[in-house]
Amino acid sequence: MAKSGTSSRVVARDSSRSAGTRRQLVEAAIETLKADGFTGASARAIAERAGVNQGLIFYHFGSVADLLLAALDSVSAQRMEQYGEAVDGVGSPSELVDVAMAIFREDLDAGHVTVLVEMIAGASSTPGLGPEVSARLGPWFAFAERAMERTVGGSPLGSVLPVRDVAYGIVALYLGLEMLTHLNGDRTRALGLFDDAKNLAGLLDALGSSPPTGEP
Amino acid sequence: MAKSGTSSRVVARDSSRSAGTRRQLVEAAIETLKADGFTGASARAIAERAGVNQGLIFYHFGSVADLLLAALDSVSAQRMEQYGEAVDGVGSPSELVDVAMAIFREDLDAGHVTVLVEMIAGASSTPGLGPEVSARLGPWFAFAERAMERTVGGSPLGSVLPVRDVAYGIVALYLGLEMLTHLNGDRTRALGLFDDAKNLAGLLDALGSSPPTGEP
DNA sequence: GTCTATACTTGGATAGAC
DNA sequence: GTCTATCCAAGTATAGAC
Repeated sequence: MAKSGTSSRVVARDSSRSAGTRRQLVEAAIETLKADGFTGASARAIAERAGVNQGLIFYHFGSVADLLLAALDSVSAQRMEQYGEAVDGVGSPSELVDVAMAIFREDLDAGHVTVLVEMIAGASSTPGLGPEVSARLGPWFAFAERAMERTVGGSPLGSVLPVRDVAYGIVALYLGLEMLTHLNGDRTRALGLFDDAKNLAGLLDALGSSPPTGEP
Repeated sequence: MAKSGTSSRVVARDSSRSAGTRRQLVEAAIETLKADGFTGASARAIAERAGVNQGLIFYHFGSVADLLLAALDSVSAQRMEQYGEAVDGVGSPSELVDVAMAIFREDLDAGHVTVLVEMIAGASSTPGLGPEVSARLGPWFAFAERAMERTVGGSPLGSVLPVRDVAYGIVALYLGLEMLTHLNGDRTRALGLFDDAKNLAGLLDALGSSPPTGEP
């Protein structure tokens, strides 16, 4: 289930023919997961979208599941990069909610998190897939924790809130909102929650800037 | 995609042969969704679990998707009944969190919510399934709202909190936590959040019993 | 090393038996 | 009305061509 180098050397930006085909397949796998979900992401469907012979999936990736994991890796890496950039300029809780809402809107429109959701839900049907998907969620938890630490870590709130637990909950909420939004096609319910969160964050801003309990 | 009565009269507790087969199939569909997910819930897999010929699914339900919807109906009805009973005796926020945690633990262990998650995630791969699943989520949102109204509706908190929005978020969170827990097999992370919620609810209890703002 | 044609398996659905 | 045997499409995977 792990990636196997086809050549003697694993190169990130390879311009060989193999690398081109692989990229096409990964891209097509992502799009197919977004459009038709895990069940619809068959070798035939993905290969057709990539404009490539179906057998190439097994040559380059060994199995459909491994191609889908490569797709998940790709989406995950892209998203983590953008999330990191977005959060870099953030200081206060309400600023964090602002950028989170912008990112969430983009995630919804582009369907990035759908890939995650489909892989998580689909994992139960393919033996051995669960642990692989689970491992790839690590960065998402780590990021959520980092974002919270950055904004409320220094304030008195940080020592009260169980940051790790809350970060876990935030990721779960994010996945759940994505699922529901994708299902009924209505973004407004989910986005409304971000507005509520922003009101709440406004209160936390004040709390963070004027610490009521002095630290020695 | 809607249910079609096989007889002239739709009866809830029918003891005919047809009804027996239907019940077996619905039960098997639920178990298959729990064990193998949406992708694994094929006509053959379900029929084998039910100990029944595969063709019966199409005779009794018309399609696999319609059988899965019947399974979702069954799980949803069961759960709503139990949720309702559990919440009936609840008054304060912290009591609500208590019963919610007990229910959540049971849901995790029995896999009830997995059925929901798999159907939501699987909906994108079967044309026309989305709206059907979406409609079946209505009772879940309604219940979450009702539970919140019951506990914080009378208190000053009720007029401040956007109950409808929060209820939507609670359902999303519930689905997300179920997904993550099912994926990594570790209940403790999710259950920890309930502990945190209980601490928070303790504060709300006091707020609710002593209203600072008087209502005319 | 890369890819295509082909083999075989599983899945959805129905025609027709009882 | 209820169910089974059978059909055809779609799925994964590989043997062998280039």
